Amino acid sequence: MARRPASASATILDIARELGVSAMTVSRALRGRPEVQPRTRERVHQVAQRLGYRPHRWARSLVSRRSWIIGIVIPDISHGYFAEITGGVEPVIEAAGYDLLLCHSRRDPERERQEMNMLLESRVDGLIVASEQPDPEFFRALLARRTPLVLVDRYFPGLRLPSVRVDDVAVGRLATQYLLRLGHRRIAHLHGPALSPSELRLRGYRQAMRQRRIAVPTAWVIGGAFDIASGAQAMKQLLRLRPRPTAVFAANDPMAFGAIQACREADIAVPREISIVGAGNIEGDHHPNPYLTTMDWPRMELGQQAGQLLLKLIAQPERALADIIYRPALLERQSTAPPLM
Amino acid sequence: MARRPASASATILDIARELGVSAMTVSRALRGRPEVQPRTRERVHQVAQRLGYRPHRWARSLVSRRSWIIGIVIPDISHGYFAEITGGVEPVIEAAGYDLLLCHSRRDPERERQEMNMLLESRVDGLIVASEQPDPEFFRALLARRTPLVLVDRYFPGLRLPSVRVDDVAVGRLATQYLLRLGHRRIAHLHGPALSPSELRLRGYRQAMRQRRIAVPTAWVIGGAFDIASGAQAMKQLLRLRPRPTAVFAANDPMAFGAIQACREADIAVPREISIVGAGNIEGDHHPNPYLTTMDWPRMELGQQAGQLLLKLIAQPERALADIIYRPALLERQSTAPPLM
DNA sequence: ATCCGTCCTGGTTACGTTAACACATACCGA
DNA sequence: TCGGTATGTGTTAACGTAACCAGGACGGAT
Repeated sequence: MARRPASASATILDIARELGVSAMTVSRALRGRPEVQPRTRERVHQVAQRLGYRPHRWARSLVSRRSWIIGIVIPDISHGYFAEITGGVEPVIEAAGYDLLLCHSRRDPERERQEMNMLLESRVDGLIVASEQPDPEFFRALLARRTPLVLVDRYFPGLRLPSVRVDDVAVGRLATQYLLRLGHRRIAHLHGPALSPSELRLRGYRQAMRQRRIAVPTAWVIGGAFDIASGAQAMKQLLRLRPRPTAVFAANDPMAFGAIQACREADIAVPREISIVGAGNIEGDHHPNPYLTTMDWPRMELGQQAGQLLLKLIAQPERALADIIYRPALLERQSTAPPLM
Repeated sequence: MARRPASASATILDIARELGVSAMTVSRALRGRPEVQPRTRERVHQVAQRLGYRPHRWARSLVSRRSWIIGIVIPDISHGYFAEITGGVEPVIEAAGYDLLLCHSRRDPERERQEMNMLLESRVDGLIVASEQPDPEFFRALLARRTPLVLVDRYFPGLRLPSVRVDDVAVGRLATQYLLRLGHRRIAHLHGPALSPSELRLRGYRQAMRQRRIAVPTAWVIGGAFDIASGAQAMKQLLRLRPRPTAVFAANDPMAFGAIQACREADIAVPREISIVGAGNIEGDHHPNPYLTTMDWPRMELGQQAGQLLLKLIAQPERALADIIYRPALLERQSTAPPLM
């Protein structure tokens, strides 16, 4: 009789057999369709309950050709910045009936490609990606598949991929202009890996410096990997320069923390001897003492907008969509001050 | 000819038709089975490449009755502690060919149940859960389904669910004994929500106090929600006590941070006037200045062991499995000192 | 010439579900 | 009484893939 092992879960057919109705009736009853007699519906629900029935998501999506899943790929889950973006995406797409499949690339482009392939094989209905690809080639190939896709916090020039992000050039420009306003002239810049945020923030930094006719020696611009360790490492190099920079604009907050750490180890007072500005305003409330002056923009809203944009794209794939670009604001706190003399 | 919309992706049948072979041959070729002629295999791969074929994960798992997915449910992705555990699980299960489906309950038991239902409907092959359920009833009902499941950082007395965790009683006892050794007598405890870690750490605290024959007034034990805000809130209450406690053992690090923050706002010096011990050693490297004395245990290994335990459970569902319980160690840093007089 | 085994390939069916359509019954108004 | 419309239910055929079994071609041994 029992063709199925005991451990396997019940199907609509099990319920149907038990009640002497067809699988279709059970399916309709369980989905709450109106074409079922209330009495039948009631009995179906009772048996389903008793058998511990759970719908088989993939069987469903196979026939309906929709997975009701949105994939999101971010560099790092434990990074507060991306956690906030994800926190914005989630309620939006869940309200529309989707579940989120969350992946992180650990800042490894190769791993990112693997994760994206996994998501595509899972037939996600849409993708939100904060890509770590230095080269957009992978995404260009993806465009042909017409999988709805939104970039968040990233931008590939020349690719028709909608993007939700902050105005990164303004991030760099406003941070640098603020330091200039304080009276600094020897302003260095810790920039990140070869991704649009780094490159555009660097451009903003250069713009601000050029406006004031300040030449930027090569040694003032030094690269990191967007993390604390590389921020500290780069800062150590900057501290060897003579004359020493009096201020540093770090392309993100972790690098700024690393820079402060390096200063502390070298017994250089922040902000008295050197001013430091970060970007991103991360982990505000995980710090007992939030004191880093930084550039701020609404991370959660970034995620919400990315979610909404994706939902529109799923509804109307052919629609031409504009990017959504947020304006950053300066958050003046205790890591900056006018230069010493 | 083209019955399928242009946007839909190619299937093995498309490849088969194109080559004039059967779908089965294509399936075998793509999975690298040996029963296919090298020449045929080569041609299959070429066409697959050209059509941009991607296997349909759910169609596969429908017929093979395995999803090759492990679900993990944690309270909070952006919490460093759980991020590290997840970081331990991931490589272990990926090496075994599984992908991770990561969910977070946002510390809401109801949402946790929804997420778990979603995972069960997705027919995950196994589950790793750091549950927020105050009541194990939901899990008891789950036991009947025989879905392989491992608890991590949690423990339900009386339920036959394997668990990988730290010895929470020892966490509380060692932290308190350390404060006693420093000379403190009025030691308060910030405990967390109604979950096994809170309750066992509280028990350890009481054990240590009882050993020294120190009565614990009700006001010394005060509850929080494992986050910074409630830690600060609770600390404010403790600071009103007369005589004031000279030391506090907080059940986790965020609450300890909150406590320190509250002390700073009340102009009470840590550790000179009050000593604070946390637990969990989180976000060590996100802090520019790691100075919190805390209880430490290997988070990543916790995750690895949970993953390995789950893999064993998947391989041999009936096997009786022992819990894995790690020993905590004290990490003495700068938030503790002997009492003033 | 026949038999056997190996190697490759194909046909059929099933996985759990739902869309599309068909059908049976009851009820309604003319 | 009849045709028409609701209403509830069943039948069939997918969705994309893989297990199972069958069978053809070929080579070598008898």
